[in-house]
Amino acid sequence: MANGRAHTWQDIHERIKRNIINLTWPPGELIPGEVELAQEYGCARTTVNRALRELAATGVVDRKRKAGTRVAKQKTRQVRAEIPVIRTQVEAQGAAYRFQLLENKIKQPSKAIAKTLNIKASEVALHIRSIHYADELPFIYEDRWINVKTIPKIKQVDLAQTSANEWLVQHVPFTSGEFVIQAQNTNKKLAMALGLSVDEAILTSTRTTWLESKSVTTVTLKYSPGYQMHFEI
Amino acid sequence: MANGRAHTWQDIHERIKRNIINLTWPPGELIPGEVELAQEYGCARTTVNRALRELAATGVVDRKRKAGTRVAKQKTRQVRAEIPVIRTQVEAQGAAYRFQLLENKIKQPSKAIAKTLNIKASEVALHIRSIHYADELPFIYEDRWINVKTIPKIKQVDLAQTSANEWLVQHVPFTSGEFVIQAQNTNKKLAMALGLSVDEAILTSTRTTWLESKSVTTVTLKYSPGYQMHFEI
DNA sequence: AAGTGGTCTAGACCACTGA
DNA sequence: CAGTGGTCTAGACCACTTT
Repeated sequence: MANGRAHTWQDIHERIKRNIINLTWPPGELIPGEVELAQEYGCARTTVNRALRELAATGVVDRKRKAGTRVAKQKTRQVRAEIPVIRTQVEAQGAAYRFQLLENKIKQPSKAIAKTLNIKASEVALHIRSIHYADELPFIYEDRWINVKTIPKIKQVDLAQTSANEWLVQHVPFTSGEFVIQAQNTNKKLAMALGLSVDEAILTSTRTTWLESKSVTTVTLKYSPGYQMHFEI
Repeated sequence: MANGRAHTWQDIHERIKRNIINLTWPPGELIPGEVELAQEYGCARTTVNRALRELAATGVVDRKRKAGTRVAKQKTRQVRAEIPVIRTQVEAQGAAYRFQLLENKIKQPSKAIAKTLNIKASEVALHIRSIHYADELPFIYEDRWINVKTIPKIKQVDLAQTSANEWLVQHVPFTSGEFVIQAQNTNKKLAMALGLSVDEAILTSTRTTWLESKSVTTVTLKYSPGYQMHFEI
C-alpha cells in the first residue's frame, strides 16, 4: 500500500477522481484511454474499466465509444435518500411509535385517484387513512389507496395491527415508482386531525408504485410542521 | 436472442429480477450461488457476479461472503433526483429565464452560517442574494454564502452576468454534500420580494457542499408556491 | 474505416464470515 | 476451516461513433 503501485479498482478510482478534483483534468477535458491508463497504473484494462464505469455511474465523467472519456461538465447534481418505514424512522429518533387507523374501506375512488392508479372510474380500491404518532404526538398523516386487483392479498391482512406502510414495503415488490414533494398549507380538517393551527406550512410527499404495468398503491404523507427531509449528494 | 441462452449480464440481471418479482424467490430467501447460476444460465461466473452486483447496488438483494445472496427484506426505499441548474430548469418549462442580483458582498456571516461553513465567527464570506424569474414571474429566491478561502477565484467572476448557481456547478468540483428540504411559511420580507401574501406555504431546499474538508458553499432556495420536486424510486 | 469503450471468458487467488 | 462473494488478469470479440 505504501508504494506507488495500486492494483484495486478502488485505488484507480481514487487516483482518477483526485486528478479531476485537482483540476489536472478540468471539466470537458479528454482523459487518457483505458489502455493507456492501464499501462500507467500497471494493471489490467478491466480494472481501469471498472473504475471509470463507477465514475460514469455517479456522473463524474461521460463516456462514449470512439470519442473517449471526458470529465463531465456538471449540468445536474444527483441527490439521493433512503426512505425508511415510518415506524423505523420514529424509533430512530428514540421516540415511541404508535399508529391509529382512521379508515380502512373498499370503495370507489375520486377520478384523480382512479387516473393515478390507472383503473376505471367505476372500479373500487382500498382506501386507508391513518395517523402515525411519535411519543403520542401526531407525526405523519397518511392517506393511501391500494389497487386490490394488483394486491388481492391485502384484504387478508389486519391493517390495524401492521400498518399498510410496513406490510407493503416488506411483502410487495415493485418495478418502478414516483415520489413527489411539495409544501402545502394545512386546511381546517387536517389542522384538527394533527392538532395544528390552520395555514401552517407542512411538507407532503406523494408516492406511487407500479408492478410491471399494474399500479400497486398511491399514498400521500403529510408531515408535521418543521419536518426536514435529508438527502445526500 | 430467440433461444433460451442469454449471455449478457443485463439478461442475467433481468432473469434474476423476474424470479424475485414473481416471488419465486421471496424476500429473505437464499438464492443460488454464483457458480450454480453460471451453470444454469450457461455463462461465466463473472457475468453472474456483474448482474448480482447491480442488484445489490440498487438494494434488491443483500450479499455476504460465505452467507450467500438473499433477496432483501426491503426496509428502506431509495429515491433519486437530478437537480439541474436553475436556468436549465426554467428553460425546460419553455419559459424565459432571467435573474436579478440583489446582493453581492463580502461580509461577516451569522454564527449559524459560520458554523455551517466551518469558519471562524470573525472570518468573512461572500453573501449573494438573488431572484430567479421564469417568464418574468419570481420562481426562486436564492440566499447563498460562499467560502472565499476555498474558492478565491469567485471574486473575479462577474456574478451579475453568470449566476453563482451556474458558475459554481460548472467550475467547482466537490467531494460531498448535503441537501435538506422543508416547508416554510412566507414571512413579510419574502412575501414582498416574491410578490406573495404572507403565510403561504413554500418549499425550501438548503444545500451545502464540501471539497475534501473545506466547505464550498451553502445555499437556501425558496421556491414559489405550488412547486413540486420529483424523484424516481 | 478505425479507434474507443463494453463485455465475455476461464482461471486464479484473496477476504471475509458463518458453522 | 471451509464456502461464498470480491476482484484481478490476459486475451478476445463486439458495438458504437466519429472521422
